[in-house]
This record gives sequence, C-alpha cells and structure tokens, in this order.
Amino acid sequence: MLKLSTKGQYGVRAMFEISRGHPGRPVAIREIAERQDVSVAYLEQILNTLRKAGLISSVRGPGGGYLLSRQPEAISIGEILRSLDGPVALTACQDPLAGCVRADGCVTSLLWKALGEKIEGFLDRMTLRDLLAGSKFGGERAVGA
Amino acid sequence: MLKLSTKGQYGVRAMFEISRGHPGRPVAIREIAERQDVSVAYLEQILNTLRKAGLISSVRGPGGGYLLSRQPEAISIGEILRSLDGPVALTACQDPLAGCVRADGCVTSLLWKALGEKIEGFLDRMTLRDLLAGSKFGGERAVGA
DNA sequence: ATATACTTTACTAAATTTGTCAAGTATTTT
DNA sequence: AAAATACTTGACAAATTTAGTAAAGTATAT
Ligand code: FES
Ligand code: FES
Repeated sequence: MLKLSTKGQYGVRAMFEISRGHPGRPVAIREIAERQDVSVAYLEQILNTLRKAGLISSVRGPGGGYLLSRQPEAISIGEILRSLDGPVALTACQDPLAGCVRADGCVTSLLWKALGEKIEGFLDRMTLRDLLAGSKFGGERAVGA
Repeated sequence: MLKLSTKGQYGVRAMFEISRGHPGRPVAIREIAERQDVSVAYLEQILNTLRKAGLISSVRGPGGGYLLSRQPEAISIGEILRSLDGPVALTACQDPLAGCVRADGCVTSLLWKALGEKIEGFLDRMTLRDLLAGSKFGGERAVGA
C-alpha cells in the first residue's frame, strides 16, 4: 500500500542527477536517461513538468540541458513529488482539491490528517542536498542497516 | 499522491464500528454498512479478509455478526491496513515481496526506506482505542484544527 | 545548413481499484 | 422441520490510474 508513482521516483532521481552535474553546466536529458536507466521520452514529460513548476531551467541547442533553478538545499523532495503527483492526499476527504461532506462526525478524519502532515513534513525537510550528502536519513531514530 | 485504497479506509471504519459495538454482542454486517455508508457486498469481502487475518471473529445465524479478536488497544491501524492492502511499499525496491537489483549505488533507497519506516511506525502505534478516544493524534506536534 | 537537444501534444496498453453478483453454508427461532 | 437471518466464497467487470510510446515541432550552436 501507499505506493509512490514511478513518475515521482524518476523525477527525484533525475533531479539528483542534475544537482550532481558539473556546476554551471547543463545536464543533457540523454545523460540523465542513461545514468538512471529511464527512457528519454518519459523523462521529457517529467522534466517538462518540473520546469513549469520552476524547479529547473533548460538550455536549448547543442551543449544544452537542464539546470537547477535554486541551490540543492533549497529544493525539497516534497516539492518535486508534489509537482509531479499532486499533494499528499491519503483519502479523498483529505485532498485539498476535493474535500469531504461529513468531515465532522468522521473519526478517521483526524487520523489521516495527522499522518498526511507527518509525511509532508518529512518530505519537505528532506532536500537534494541531503541526497548529495547521502546521509541524514532516519530522523529521530537511527536506521538499522 | 500516496493514496490509501478505499478498501483500507472502509476496513478501518468497519473495525471502528465493531469496536464501539456493545461489548460481547456481535455487530451485524448490515449495521456496519448502514452506519458507515458502504455496500454490504463490499464489506463482506473486506471483513472476510480481516477475519482470515485473525483480527475479528464471526458469529453466524440470526443475532450473529462480528467481534474483535482482541482488545481495541491491541489492534493497530497498521495491522488492519496491512491485512487489506499489503505492507507499506513506497517503491518496488522497498517492497519486501519484490526487492531491488541495484539497491547499493541507489541514493534514493535510504530515503524511501526511512519514510516507509516512519509511516509504518505511526500506523503501528495508532490503535482502535485511539480512534475510540478520538484524540491523541498529531504525535510530537499539536494539530491545528 | 545542419546537427543537437529541448518542447508539446496525443494516444494507448497494462495494471489496479472498486466494486457487483450469485450461490452456498451455518445457526437460531418458531 | 421449516424459515429467516446472516456470514462465506469465488467469479467477474466497469472505471480509473499508471506508465509509458510516438511523432512532430521549436530553438540554438557550430
Ligand atoms: S468520510 Fe470524509 S472525513 Fe471521513
Ligand atoms: S533502484 Fe532499487 S533501490 Fe533504487
């Protein structure tokens, strides 16, 4: 349960490739595709969305590619995922775009809300810089392996 | 993103109805269906799964219905959801039933693992007793509304 | 000019979700 | 025993979502 779409996953991995690319020089889509083993056509779709969301900018023509719009520490994983897959919406009732009729008497309402906020909080605190550093995972508790 | 299936949601709400039913007396499936506004046929499927998972037991015949197998504080939301929708598996690589080929060099591996553990932790700490009490949500932080 | 490389839209096959339906089994009440 | 209640089981299908592919177009550097 609670699967993350491949689009979101690929998006994060693509952003990682862009952020570790040589600073100032754009990273070509083909390079990202090869390094992360994703088709160029699918990446086009994904990167286009991320560009419209303002997370990256693009340079056309030979030698072109993609660049981060901000520093790695200023781009959170949450922002990337939200751009591609919309906000965390565990249930239709929690979806900011939908909403619920009888949100009052509903016991589970607060439960899903609390979990949703926990997830968003985690994803928003985690940035590309953390991915580059390759640690800091686990939060309060230490991770076993 | 990160939607919870209706099956899981209905399952939790059904379990809530059973736990707040008069102690010792089984709750009929029709009563659950009416109170939670879910079709009887769909609930049959869901409750059957939960029964096979050992979370509830059933009584047949007139006056029959469903009973909790344990005390409300001993049944976690996580257990209910896992019974119906399988374990939290944000990515195919994190799925205990699947597994990944190149889990090593993968930067995002630890990220999804950490998030998955956070979610499971939350769901496993939360029990039917908490739903009955109607509070305790929010964890570290207080919830706004 | 030409090659490189991003841009945009359309479309579709596969998987998953969300149920419905029908027939059966067990138990209690009359 | 008969009837009514109520859980049990398995098959199946519509709707939705996901996960991509394909193709034609636009901009830029050499
Ligand atoms: S049914 Fe909408 S909040 Fe529970
Ligand atoms: S590709 Fe499997 S862990 Fe990242």
